[in-house]
Amino acid sequence: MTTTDAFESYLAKSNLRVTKERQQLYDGVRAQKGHFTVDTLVHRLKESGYAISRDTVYRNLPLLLEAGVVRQSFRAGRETIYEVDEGKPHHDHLLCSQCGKVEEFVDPKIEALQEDVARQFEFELQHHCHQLVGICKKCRKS
Amino acid sequence: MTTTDAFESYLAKSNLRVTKERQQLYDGVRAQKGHFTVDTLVHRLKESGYAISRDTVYRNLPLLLEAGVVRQSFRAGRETIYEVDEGKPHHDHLLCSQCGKVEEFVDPKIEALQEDVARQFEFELQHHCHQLVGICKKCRKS
DNA sequence: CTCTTATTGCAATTCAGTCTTAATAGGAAT
DNA sequence: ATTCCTATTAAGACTGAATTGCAATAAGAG
Ligand SMILES: [Mn+2]
Ligand SMILES: [Mn+2]
Ligand SMILES: [Zn+2]
Ligand SMILES: [Zn+2]
Repeated sequence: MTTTDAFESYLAKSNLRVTKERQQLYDGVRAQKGHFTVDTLVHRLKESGYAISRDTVYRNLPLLLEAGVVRQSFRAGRETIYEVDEGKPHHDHLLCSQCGKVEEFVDPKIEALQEDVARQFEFELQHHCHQLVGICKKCRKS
Repeated sequence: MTTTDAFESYLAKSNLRVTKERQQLYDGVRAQKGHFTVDTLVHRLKESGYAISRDTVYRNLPLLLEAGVVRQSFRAGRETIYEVDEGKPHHDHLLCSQCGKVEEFVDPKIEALQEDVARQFEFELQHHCHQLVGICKKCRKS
């Protein structure tokens, strides 16, 4: 009983091969809770017995993005932070500059106003990146 | 007649030395129009006869930011984009993913809603970074 | 099973940004 | 003006995320 998962469908559609590494990568990525970097992902994959090289992860990231499996979440320093995309609705982020805490938010009014701005400048909006940076309640008390 | 400029005041206040490099950096930075990267800044400084090393620029950037001379504008790929801060009011950016065109916008309603979101999560908002990415009118026609 | 070629792992490379260090120069004290 | 302390500089080595070249491997069509 082969699992016909979303990623395999995408690979088939794109005439790409279904390799052991890609299957394990798909499984491993979907097991991630919350936000993660490529390096932490590689480590966790190794811990799960999936020995996939860092390069293979990087090379397959564009596919995972395109297939809607992961999403580029935001950037912390020089690193790109990812998160699982499948099923999870769009949202933006609120970061604590002291402890690094990450909160997620969606504001339909902001979303709509962004569309208005794009229309005003005659841009066809593709995506946006919106981060609020501040100090969380806990950090403010110290 | 020594020019008592904003940066020199900041340096004095912070017990930092006024060097030839810092003066030239201040002049050079304020001469920049629009958005720029550290490397283009270094090149332009060199062209203006100011031979300031890349390292000195990087070492003084935190001071220029703190003094309110420059502002971290946004990130394009791996590079950080800067722009002159003095006198220029806050705004966010709209980028064309095809040609790299940059537009600036401010939406008071979005600004206010951001404060609401921060309040809701009990964050004290420090700053935010908001970029809209899309395709500009010109690029859509090709 | 055979053969073509996409995919992999490894090592080398890029690139923005940082760090080390020896030499230089700001500027306070004399 | 001269001395002296130390902040600051330039050059080059270094870092860490991400990319690329290449030889070996394996997917999967025939
Ligand atoms: Mn998220
Ligand atoms: Mn701007
Ligand atoms: Zn915090
Ligand atoms: Zn364009």
